[in-house]
Amino acid sequence: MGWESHITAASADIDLIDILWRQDIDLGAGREVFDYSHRQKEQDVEKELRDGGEQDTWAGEGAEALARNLLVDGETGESFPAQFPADISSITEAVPSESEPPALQNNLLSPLLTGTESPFDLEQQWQDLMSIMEMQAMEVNTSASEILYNAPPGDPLSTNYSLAPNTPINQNVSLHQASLGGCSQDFLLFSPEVESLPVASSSTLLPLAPSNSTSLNSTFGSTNLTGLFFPPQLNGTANDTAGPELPDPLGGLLDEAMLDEISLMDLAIEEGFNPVQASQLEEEFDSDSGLSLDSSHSPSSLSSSEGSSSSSSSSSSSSSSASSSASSSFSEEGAVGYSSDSETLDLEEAEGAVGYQPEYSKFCRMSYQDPAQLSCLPYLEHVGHNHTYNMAPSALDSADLPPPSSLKKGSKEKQADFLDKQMSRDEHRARAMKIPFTNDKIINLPVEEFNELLSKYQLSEAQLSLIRDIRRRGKNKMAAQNCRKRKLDTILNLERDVEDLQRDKARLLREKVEFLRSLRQMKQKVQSLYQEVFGRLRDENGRPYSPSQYALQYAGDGSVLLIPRTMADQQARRQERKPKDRRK
DNA sequence: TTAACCTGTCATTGT
DNA sequence: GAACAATGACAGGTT
Repeated sequence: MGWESHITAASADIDLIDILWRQDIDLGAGREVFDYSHRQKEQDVEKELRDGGEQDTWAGEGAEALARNLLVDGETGESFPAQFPADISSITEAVPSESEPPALQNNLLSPLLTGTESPFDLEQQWQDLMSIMEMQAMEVNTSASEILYNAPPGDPLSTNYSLAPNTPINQNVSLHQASLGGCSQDFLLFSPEVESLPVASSSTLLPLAPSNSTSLNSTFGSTNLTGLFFPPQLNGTANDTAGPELPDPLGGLLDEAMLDEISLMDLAIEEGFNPVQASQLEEEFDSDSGLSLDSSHSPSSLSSSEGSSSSSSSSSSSSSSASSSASSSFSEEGAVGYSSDSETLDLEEAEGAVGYQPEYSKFCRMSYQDPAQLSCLPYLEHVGHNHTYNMAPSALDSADLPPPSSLKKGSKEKQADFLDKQMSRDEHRARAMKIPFTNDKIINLPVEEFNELLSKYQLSEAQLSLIRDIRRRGKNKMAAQNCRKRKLDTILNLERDVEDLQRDKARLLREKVEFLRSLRQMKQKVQSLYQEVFGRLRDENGRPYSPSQYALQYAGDGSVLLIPRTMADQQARRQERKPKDRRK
């Protein structure tokens, strides 16, 4: 809808006119300033920020509550459930020695020792139960984990399976030495060659091939014996002797409730962000860089509005007949670098000031305009679009002025006063100095054309000086407007980026929870399998092996060895030293 | 009257 | 070096 049509409509409704005038974008400020959607977006952003703050508060509370169960990763700064490591500690307490190093992972077959860092190539490992156990061997240092990740007292899993650090069982009690001989050769068993050794050749080792499980059962008796010698806790219930030895490796893992809690929190954080507003923001800001501006939506069009204002002013001022050459040349230069393209100008000009009514009054301050007055002077429409530096209509060619016949003499004076008020200081100066061309030309003409224009007139030094000042100030004015809009856009874009990052963080946190949950499930499976296998093992007398004295070790060839814990501990220490030496 | 905000302007710097 | 854009700082006007 054109501006004239607005005025026409305005004549029928003074209030509407007032609104329209308030919407007039022909101020120094860019149209973006008045852009309702833009301001709406701003408000949305602010609102969301406030909401975000509330969310943050809420999240903070949640985080605070969570902090009891979360530990902060010193390296990444990420917090993670403390229960998880606590579980690990309980696991390590029960199975290997307290100093069980991660390096043991490949050699010790203690599924209960699964560490948080265990690899996720579980598919392969699940192909072979023992392979899974190998993964479990990646246990964390027990003592450290005990200190750092003490499971909450109320944790059922850890309570059931955790072993007191000083439990004699953990004191390297090596019954195997009495029955299985010295340890000197045991070290050899842990060497890579061990795997190639005939299992049967070592009396200390009981080869346990997966395929032999059935034979084992047949050899060592029924599962009933398991109940006799195997601590019930190995099967899920506590036992005074063996209980601590086979703690639930998963006891420290996030329990379901906690995981769900985290998920819900994350979800709330993420979804607390109003999707509508989010999408709105996304639509509003499609500029990729913080500084880039969407000429059609973003405030960047300030310059365009500026340009539109100037062009519209010139065109409207010359609307009567001669579409001034000035307007054409001005539109060429249009707005200053910040944005402004002719299309935008045209578009905005065509849109008039209507599009963003509600908010325009807020941001469109027509310092020198009296809407009431203007509403009475529809032919002065160009005033509304007149750029601050545009020459006042009185200074324009008579052809640019509306027919005098349409004016009353009484109103003429008012109009003159009003127009005087509409003019900027430079316009007043220009008129006082009788500058023969408009400020629009002075400001917006390219240098060459500008100089050419000056050369056409005989101008005094004072006039030339004023013209240069007008040009400088005019350009700087637009530059300042662009600069301010750019700054505003930058802020808005940064706000959007913050929101995006918050969403990403929530998503990643949710994924992390999912991974931890699946890991816990896998550990539970491994634990049950380990217990099942270990519980079925029987010595020569048909008695079950004590978990505190023996452990299953997975060999690379797929076989499983039953080894004394002391061996495992020693091997663990040796492998623990290796990485340290390498670092040195 | 005052504070907050908007806008124009100047000075400066970088391109 | 001129022209210009960008920007911080300031002042004046408006709400």
